[in-house]
Amino acid sequence: MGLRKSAPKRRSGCPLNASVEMLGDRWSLLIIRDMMLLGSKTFKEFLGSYEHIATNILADRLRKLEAYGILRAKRDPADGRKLIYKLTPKGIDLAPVLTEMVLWAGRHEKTKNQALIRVMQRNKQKFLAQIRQRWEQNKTRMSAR
Amino acid sequence: MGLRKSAPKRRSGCPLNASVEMLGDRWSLLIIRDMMLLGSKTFKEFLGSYEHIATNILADRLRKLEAYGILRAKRDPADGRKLIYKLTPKGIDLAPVLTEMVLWAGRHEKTKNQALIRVMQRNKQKFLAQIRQRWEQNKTRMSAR
DNA sequence: CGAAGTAGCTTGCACAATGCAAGTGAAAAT
DNA sequence: ATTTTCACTTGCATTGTGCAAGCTACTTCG
Repeated sequence: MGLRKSAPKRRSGCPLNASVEMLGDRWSLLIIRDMMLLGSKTFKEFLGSYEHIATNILADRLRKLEAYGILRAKRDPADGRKLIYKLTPKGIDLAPVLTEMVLWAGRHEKTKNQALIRVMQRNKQKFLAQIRQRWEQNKTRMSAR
Repeated sequence: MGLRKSAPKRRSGCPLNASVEMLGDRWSLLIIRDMMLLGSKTFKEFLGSYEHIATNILADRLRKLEAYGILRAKRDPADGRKLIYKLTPKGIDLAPVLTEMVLWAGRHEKTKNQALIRVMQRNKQKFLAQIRQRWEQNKTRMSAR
């Protein structure tokens, strides 16, 4: 264990490849979705998701996403066992990517959550602004829900 | 090998999960990038990409992407050895997803191809329209380049 | 025509990633 | 003090990935 290698060495300098190397697996984007849309912020909350990620995979992905600067973990001052995970500016900036992926699937696959898809379709900019606004609120005070 | 199971069974009905199950790996989106931006259309051309995909992985991904309806393979009438791979409407419709992933990496990572990023930033809609236009041209006649 | 080359794979095998169940240690609740 | 909760870690079986080599159908060259 211990320190990471300083430069993990990319396969190429292509920006799409950079995104794929950080996000191209079966779990990372779902974790980010839960943080962005459901407001999940603890290990337990991520485990509660529909897709049932294994604990070792979740721990690994949270570590990697933190190393990439997409999220940050802080100890909960009210409960010393808990870690609070929060999206960084880089993380919340993935909202357009997630949105386009949801819209694409909505156009070409039979999926649930048609209500969300419709909200995104009707006014994408407004939707993205709301996501960002909610995230900024949680910077100062705890979740409104 | 034989027939695929009729329904591969999704982990959840979430539209993002559908996208992740089809595209969430280290190669699929890069193959689609090569088709969309470089006009790659044969096995050989895909192998020539910077990231050096292995032949067995490439064959597997092309098969899966075809099964998902993202691309289609046709025998080249001029050379019976060649297969010509083409994006379907569902495939070309991934352009906004790729674009947002490129833009995100461009904003937060040091990458090459800044020229492409600048074109996308200046006028996203125009860029997307051009991608689609080039794809529609290739429907009737061969690549302009 | 036959020999050589090309395109698109498949196979074998080593290694890495994933998934499940069970266990651990620190903090909190009772 | 004991039990419960939280965030993991460990062990192990299964699955996916990556490399090198081989294979087969088709084309080209002489």
